[in-house]
Amino acid sequence: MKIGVLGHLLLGLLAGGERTGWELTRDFDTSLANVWAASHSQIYPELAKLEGGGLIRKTEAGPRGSQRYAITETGRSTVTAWLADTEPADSPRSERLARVFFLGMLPKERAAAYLAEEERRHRAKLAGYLAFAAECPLDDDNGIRWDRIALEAGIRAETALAEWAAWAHEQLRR
Amino acid sequence: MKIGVLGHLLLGLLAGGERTGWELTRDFDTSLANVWAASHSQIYPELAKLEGGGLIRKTEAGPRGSQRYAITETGRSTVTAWLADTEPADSPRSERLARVFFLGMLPKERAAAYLAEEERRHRAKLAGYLAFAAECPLDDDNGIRWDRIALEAGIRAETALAEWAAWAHEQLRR
DNA sequence: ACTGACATGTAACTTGTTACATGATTCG
DNA sequence: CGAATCATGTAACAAGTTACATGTCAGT
Repeated sequence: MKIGVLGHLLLGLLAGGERTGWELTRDFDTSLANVWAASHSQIYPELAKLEGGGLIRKTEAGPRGSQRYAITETGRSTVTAWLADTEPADSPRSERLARVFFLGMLPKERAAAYLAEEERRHRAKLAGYLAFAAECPLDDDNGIRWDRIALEAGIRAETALAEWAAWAHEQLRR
Repeated sequence: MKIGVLGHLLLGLLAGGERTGWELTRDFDTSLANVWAASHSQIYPELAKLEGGGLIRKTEAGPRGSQRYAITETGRSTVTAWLADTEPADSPRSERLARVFFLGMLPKERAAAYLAEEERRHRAKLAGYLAFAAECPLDDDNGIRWDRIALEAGIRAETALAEWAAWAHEQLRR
């Protein structure tokens, strides 16, 4: 059975405790939202696949047809092996930055507006991150809060990109 | 005819002058490599599609069966409309950052190694960017070098992320 | 009764990756 | 004449998106 990134991320989440498909969907919509997108229509079939492979198993059924999954030992070793022994791939896909290459095709004011909007977006994202960071300690009883560590990457990247957009806008004026 | 990001980027490149499929493939492998990946097996069929839609047309055939394409007026207005009037989408996909969420599953030395490798990678990328930036002016006869502007975003982001990785590694030690 | 959140799934389609397949030209 | 680079394509598959489809439960 071949598992992709999504499958491994689901295993990682389930390693932190039992969850329903719905809850996993919410996880991808909140904490993981800024690093990996996934919709329920991708998640449910993937869970079925993982279960078929014995990497997770169903536990008790909940209220409205909800189904809880727990990670198995095989699943746990699969995800740790993935983390420890495989290289992460990166295929860069930033439509926003790609568009910048062709901003010369627009009149200057339009290009400037694009950059202004970029700055606004980065600052808005940053504000959101900072608000969350303010009430999220770097570690708790279980040790390091790795989600907080990842969040910090977002904070620093958005800061840098907001400043980049302002700089780029400035270049255009001269 | 529906055109996706790839199609618009091809139009954008062709707006800068005639090119063969091979050359476009190289463009995606060099300048655009860090913002949008595309392989020749995706590019050639897409070119055929764009030609079918009248957005580009074939010009003279070159040496070894190579085929040059030029953008048409329709193509040009399509790409400017895309730039000016449509919102860029971003579906974040950073496997590297996603993995950070689950680093708690590894022994500390392993997690530290992951972060050290992250820092190394960001610094290596940064070094490459800086080398290129050193010989690429911010503008030339045609005005602003937008590829240079985009490159600056890469420089700033990689700098921030290299420092983030060092910081994260530091957190682990305490 | 209705609304909103909870909850799970499938189908059709688009996009992207990997592997296969072929041939021309240049340089040493 | 062999290797590297140039050059174009197809096929099979994997991953991701959008729309469709259905049903439960809690609160008002």
